[in-house]
Amino acid sequence: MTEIQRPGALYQQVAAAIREAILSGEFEPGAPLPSEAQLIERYKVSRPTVRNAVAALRAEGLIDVRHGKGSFVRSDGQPSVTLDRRVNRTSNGQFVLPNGAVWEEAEEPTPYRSHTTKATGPLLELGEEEALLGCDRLLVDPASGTRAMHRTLIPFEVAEGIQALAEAPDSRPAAVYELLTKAGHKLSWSETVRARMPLPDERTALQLSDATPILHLSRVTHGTADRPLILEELRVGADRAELAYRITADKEPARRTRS
Amino acid sequence: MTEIQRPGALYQQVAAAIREAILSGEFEPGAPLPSEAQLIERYKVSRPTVRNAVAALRAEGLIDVRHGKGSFVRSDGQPSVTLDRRVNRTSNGQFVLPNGAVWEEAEEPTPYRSHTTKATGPLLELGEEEALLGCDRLLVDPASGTRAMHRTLIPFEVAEGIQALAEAPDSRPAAVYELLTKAGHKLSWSETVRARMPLPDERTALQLSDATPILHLSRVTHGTADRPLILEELRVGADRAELAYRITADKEPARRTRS
DNA sequence: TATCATTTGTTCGTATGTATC
DNA sequence: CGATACATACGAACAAATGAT
Repeated sequence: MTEIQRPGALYQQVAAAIREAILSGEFEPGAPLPSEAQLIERYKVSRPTVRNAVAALRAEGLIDVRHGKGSFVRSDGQPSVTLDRRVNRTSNGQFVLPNGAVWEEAEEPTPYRSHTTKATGPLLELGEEEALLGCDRLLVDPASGTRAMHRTLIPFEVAEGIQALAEAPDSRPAAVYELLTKAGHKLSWSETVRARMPLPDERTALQLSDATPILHLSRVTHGTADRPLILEELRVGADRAELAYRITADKEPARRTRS
Repeated sequence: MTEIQRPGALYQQVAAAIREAILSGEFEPGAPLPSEAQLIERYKVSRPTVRNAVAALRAEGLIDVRHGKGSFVRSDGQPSVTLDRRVNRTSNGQFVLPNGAVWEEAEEPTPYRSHTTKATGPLLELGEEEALLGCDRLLVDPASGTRAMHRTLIPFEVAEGIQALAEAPDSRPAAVYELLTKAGHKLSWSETVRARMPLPDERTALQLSDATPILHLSRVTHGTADRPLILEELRVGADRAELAYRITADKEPARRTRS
């Protein structure tokens, strides 16, 4: 048993003690922590203090708490899904990763009309409140059970120019890219990766446990005119997925002067 | 004033009410929320309930709480730093981003001996407890104040083979790559992006506010023998930084058969 | 099926400490 | 220094989920 003498708030001392106990191996990954009552005994503190300490460890992502069962040391397993971000291969139009994994669609996608926001507008090089065609999908990796939210946003102007696109805005990305290519565009992509804490509805949709950030991937496809044609977004729990980029040491491309 | 009648825990109803008030614009970004005492008044609940609700919004990253001052709506500003992950250009050996930004080293780096772990071992295609040379740096972007933790890990075997590397394992990455190239290696990179909640020491080192995940970038450099030569890691708060990858639609590379 | 003990979740009350202005 | 606001800590009670009897 670790003694509690260090400075700082009492609950933080308790949290530090439990943290060290975990890291030292007293509690192994997956194993249950002592119950609140036992922790009260062990550290001679009140229940609110113990709960505060447990909450701190939970926010750190070190433990997992389940109502009615107890607290468990989170096994910091490697992500079960690696999203390999090489050139997207268009096969039969399904959601296919380069490693062969296939995402299933959990629900039927329904296209909708929307507008650009502060976040999506700049990516599409549009102002705010510009008309968009959107389509959301909830994807599931059957192998690992990992869920992901996929979104396609097409500027209204772009969809207008291509009849097949305007008629079926809920096509899968691969099909959309094919349509764009057939329309004479030479495509190039650029992806932006961010991480943030999930909103309540994202938490439930992706079935995320505590202290799990979201990896938010935005892929903008440019066409021949160097204008953004379509924005593809993928949101996935960071505990289950990682992104892999292969940056081969090619010849240095022509360098555009920029600040 | 929003009424509280929906199902769920009381503090969650309060949290939802405040959340909607924020999203509806009643409390603008940067503006202070009502004090705890005022929220108690407003929603007719006890102090613990209010604190619980505030804690929930804090974990969501929606608000920022400062001791003695109050709670403030977090302005969901765009990241101030974009890490542009194109081919790394070696200039004078400083930490330079393609967009021209330069990171300053906040402290003098000190090389150390270490070992592979469950996380770093597989990336370097080594087992666990293999000898490594490490070097940590705390970087600061003077323009935005953004901090980042940089780490270089070189397998002992690799360092042994190149004298200049063994003598100065604390060289900057650009210099290390130069040494490897001079040693006859043709380099290629591969990066893996993950996100997770920070550990306590990472929180303080990066000066992260609440509910801020860390973007964890691992860059493995392979040499001619297709063997990992060096692992470079960058950890940065996800509220300040984002990663940008440019994936040009090249010819499809030769495809290795894999599961 | 029903009941019970265990464990965590929620909510109240109260008091005191500490940071900010 | 005082006023305000958040942080910490204790005590107590009941609710809800879980698993075993």
